[in-house]
Amino acid sequence: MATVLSIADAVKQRFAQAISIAFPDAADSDPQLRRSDRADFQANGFMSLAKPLRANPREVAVRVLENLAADEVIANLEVSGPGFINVSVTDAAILERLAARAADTRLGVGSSAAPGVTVIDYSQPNIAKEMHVGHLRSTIIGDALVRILKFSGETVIKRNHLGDWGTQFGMLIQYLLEHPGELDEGKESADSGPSMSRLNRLYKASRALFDSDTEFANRSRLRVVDLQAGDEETVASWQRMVDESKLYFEAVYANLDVLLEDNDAIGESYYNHMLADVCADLEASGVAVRSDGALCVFFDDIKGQGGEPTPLIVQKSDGGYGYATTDLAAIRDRVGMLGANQLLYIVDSRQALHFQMVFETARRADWLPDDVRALHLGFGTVLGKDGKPFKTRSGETVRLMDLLDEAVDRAGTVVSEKSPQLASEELEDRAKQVGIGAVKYADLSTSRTRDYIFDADRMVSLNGDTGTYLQYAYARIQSILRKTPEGVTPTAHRDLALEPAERALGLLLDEFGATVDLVAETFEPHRLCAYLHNLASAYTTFYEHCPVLKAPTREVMETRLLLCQLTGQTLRQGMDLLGIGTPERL
RNA sequence: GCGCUCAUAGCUCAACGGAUAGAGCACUUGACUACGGAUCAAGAGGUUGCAGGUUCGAAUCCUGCUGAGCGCACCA
Repeated sequence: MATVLSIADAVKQRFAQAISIAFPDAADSDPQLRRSDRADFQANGFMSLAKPLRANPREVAVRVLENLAADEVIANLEVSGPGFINVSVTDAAILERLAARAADTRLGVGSSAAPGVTVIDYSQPNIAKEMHVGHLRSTIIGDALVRILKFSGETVIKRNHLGDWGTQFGMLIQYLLEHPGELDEGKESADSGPSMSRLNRLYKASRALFDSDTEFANRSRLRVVDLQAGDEETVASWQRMVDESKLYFEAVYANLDVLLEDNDAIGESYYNHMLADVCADLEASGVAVRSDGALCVFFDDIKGQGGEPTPLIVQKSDGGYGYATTDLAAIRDRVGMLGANQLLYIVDSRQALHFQMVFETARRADWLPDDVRALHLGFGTVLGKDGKPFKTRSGETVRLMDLLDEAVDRAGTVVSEKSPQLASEELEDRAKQVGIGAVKYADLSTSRTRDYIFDADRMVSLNGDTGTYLQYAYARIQSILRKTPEGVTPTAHRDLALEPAERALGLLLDEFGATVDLVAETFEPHRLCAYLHNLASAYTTFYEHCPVLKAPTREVMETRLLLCQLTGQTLRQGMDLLGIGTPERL
């Protein structure tokens, strides 16, 4: 593994040196180097540098430029406009990096100099309940961030904070104990798989009985107490539902092709035995106080409707605990036991106030020291085409499995039209990669914070700015590489003059590492999507203008093959960081 | 009432305070015995919700307004 210094960084180094010579007092001033449509790069930093010096920006740029010269990287420099410096780079610098990146398993991308430990909390389905569209974004975004942070060198601990505890389980357990055969095999209809089908039936049956039979409802409430107390029979019954649900979750995760495993599933129940201690500590330290019988934490700047302060309730007046307490226990555990210095929560934006209060409470309790970062990475609500929360025609929440099945079905139709000779097994595999990839790309390519319109037609569309377009570009590259003539090796010939389409592609390939770094810092996967789409577009332009296998000379052919190869490697690596598959053929 | 998020092409969305605000879809026009056309090239489409302010420079930062979504005491 060899880290490759990007052209942008090489140019920045030269600018930094030139600035420190020309303006020693402003030696660390940022040259603000950006890509440009007037040259390869433009440096914007001299207008702002001129301000405190009370100097003319163009003259500042000229003085910096006097300390720069063309060399093996820089081909040409010119001052332009109010004080920009336009920079062109040499073809040799591009070619040299292409070769170095293609030869490296990480494409020459370095790891973080100071990696930390990140705990990332995402997906969070509820036991005995069907997963729906609301879980889709959390799972997909979380999965992509896990992959990206790992790649950047971070130690990543995944946490699937299952909703596996609470009063609703009294009803389910009571029903299961009274109807011991309810979760047995053989009585299910195949909709979301047998596990979920059995749980659905149990849920509906117990709910119906709970609503119609007050005696059963009372028994259910008592059952909650047994569960809290750890009664053996009750816990065994609860465990059975948890196990059954996990089978279903694992099926969904396998279908979605995400990294979550059974080990990552640390549900609310895991923290149950810590809750009393958490509350005792908060009360003893004075962070929390009693109010109307509940144990509460108050905040100066958080007020409710009547101007009354809105507290975080860590213990209800009946002695029970809510999810705030569980979240606090989890923070204490993740920082204290797991050694995390960064906590990420991939949760619906509507929970913003909750996390604000939880984080502030944890800070006051000293469970969250200043050097540990805690971030709620919220995301928008999933809406239907009408702009309203996504529902089926009958008004029910849409099941995640149905969504994925639909995407895969449509992808399968198109794949089979294009490749009718495929064996059904292979067709199924490709349809899955295309369909799931389309769903993920549609979700990840839009910025996280906004509401998200779920448009199945657009998302599964195989044209345009979609995951399929990227997969197609990748497959075409592989097709060319397979046809490489005997004895020809992809090689960057340094002395070749590059055509515009080749330069554009080469410069873009050199930016992959910076893009990944940016996403790892900002937690914004859509920037990686945009990069990959640009890359695929640049490739198709290159592909149209620069014949590869019919190239005029052997050197040109080998160089273009290397461009193809590195584009393929970069697409595959980038899509892998998004959790999107890259089939060799579509 | 207070708070959070948002408002950009007909639609769905981008744009780390930099020069002429970009993609995709849809639309118009070109290129097909094709290194896989699931493609490419070109065109048209904009007072960045409104009004001020800061700045050499604002879609971006600040203030106000309008409009939308969401959240505000024992559900999670």
